[in-house]
Amino acid sequence: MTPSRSIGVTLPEGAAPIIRASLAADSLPVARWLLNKLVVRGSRVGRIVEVEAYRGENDPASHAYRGETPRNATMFGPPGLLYVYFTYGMYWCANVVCGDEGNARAVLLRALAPVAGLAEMQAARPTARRERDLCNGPAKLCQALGVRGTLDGADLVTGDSGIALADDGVLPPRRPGIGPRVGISAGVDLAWRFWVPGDPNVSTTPRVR
DNA sequence: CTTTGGATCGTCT
DNA sequence: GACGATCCAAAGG
Repeated sequence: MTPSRSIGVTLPEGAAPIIRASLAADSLPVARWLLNKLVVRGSRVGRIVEVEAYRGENDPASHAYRGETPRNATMFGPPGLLYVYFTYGMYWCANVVCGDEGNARAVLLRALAPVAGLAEMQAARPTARRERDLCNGPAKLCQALGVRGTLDGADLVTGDSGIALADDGVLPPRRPGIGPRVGISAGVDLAWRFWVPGDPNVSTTPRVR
């Protein structure tokens, strides 16, 4: 066995770091590729089961549509960064920046399947009654993992800020669920939301059959 | 199960 | 001054 190179978080048994080149592609293929990858945050681990692609300045639903601002600056950075934004006056949401630097492509993490650190997740989300309520929404998973604005710009490849992506060999679904993105008012005709079919942690809002 | 409305504040018009 | 890449509790079926 070749030991994996060490990164800034302790990876679960059998999981390896990801390489940055995996994220240096458009947000549509990267979104599908991210399904079933792991998010590692201290002892808390979740498997990505639902995502949405955003396509920078070409995408009317993207925060980057009207160009770079202090808020969205991380989206314009290199692939592998975490873009964290504050919304509705009280919630944080997290994206994986992908594509080439300056393109502002990103993939919104919409739901995780809890894998480890469930007690910590529950403590961070007292209102969750069932296990599938811990991470079945973009702001819920940030609460469960303790992701806040201080992690905006964190490098998910090196894990230097205490959060990283990892791959334990579970492949993305051959045929993901595909449907329109949630909670947007422009670009609603585009089917840029992807999920792991049948996973109980997929967010329940607008489901396409 | 579904629908509805309130909470709450940074960002950009 | 309006509007969110949301969540939750409450009320109705």
